[in-house]
Amino acid sequence: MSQPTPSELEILEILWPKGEATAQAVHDVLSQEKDVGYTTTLKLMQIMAQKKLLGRKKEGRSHIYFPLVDEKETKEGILDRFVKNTFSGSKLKLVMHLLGDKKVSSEEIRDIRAFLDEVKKKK
Amino acid sequence: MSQPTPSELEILEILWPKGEATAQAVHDVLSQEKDVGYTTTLKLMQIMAQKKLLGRKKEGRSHIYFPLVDEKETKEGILDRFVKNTFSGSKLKLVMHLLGDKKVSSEEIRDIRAFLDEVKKKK
DNA sequence: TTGCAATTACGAAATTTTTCGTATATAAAT
DNA sequence: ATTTATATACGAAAAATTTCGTAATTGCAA
Repeated sequence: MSQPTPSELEILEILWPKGEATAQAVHDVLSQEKDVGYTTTLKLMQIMAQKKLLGRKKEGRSHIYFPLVDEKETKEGILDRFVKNTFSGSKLKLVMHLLGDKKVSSEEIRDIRAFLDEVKKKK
Repeated sequence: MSQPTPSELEILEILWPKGEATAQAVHDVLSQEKDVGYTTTLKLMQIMAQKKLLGRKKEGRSHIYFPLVDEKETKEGILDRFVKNTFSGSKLKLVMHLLGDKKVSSEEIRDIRAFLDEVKKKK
């Protein structure tokens, strides 16, 4: 399955919570974060539709786009590749760097511990 | 500070454990994983030297290259950006995806829990 | 010192990703 | 029906990354 590029991911991040939206609506959000032209956003979404990352349906004079890929699976895919490339496949190594970082807060550590406790219970 | 590109990271991954090596030695390792020409590897390392990701010293007719960037810091930098882009800055979210993945083993979870216990003690 | 093999340097081609200008189409408003 | 505003389609430029061919250099050996 084809992985989204960084710019494509930005668009997915907008569409996942919305469920669906026009290119215009996506661009409105995107252009708040980033200086980019409308046709750029549109073109990217067209490419994504071609790659089957997005689907679309016609509505009036415009198209409504929606994700064809699942957020969880997509992110896990990206994450897997990232772990493989950057931490030689070791999830532990990733976590060690993640939390060995000076910038980590004790809240973050607490929350992650709590999450791990949950995971353990379920196993 | 300039982040290494994916190909540049591959080279750093070879140089970090070795400490230093010639372009030829790096290429020998790299070409086992990947179909790539010698001059490609060399050029990349030259670019990295220009970017100050690598240093080099002349030895006989060849150059010996060595990393100028620290492995831990570099990976934390890449990781930070990744968390920001892919998990809207939330380390917890990353861990949730990392461990929510079906492919995670109970050993991995155990090890990560153990690591977290260590982190907690030190705080 | 001359020639040989290894190494580097340089430039540019190829690829991938991102960007946007311009032409065309469409629906709604007047 | 004509105009107008909005959207799309298309192509191609720009930028970033990766690739490698070829020429020049260098040290070593004969």
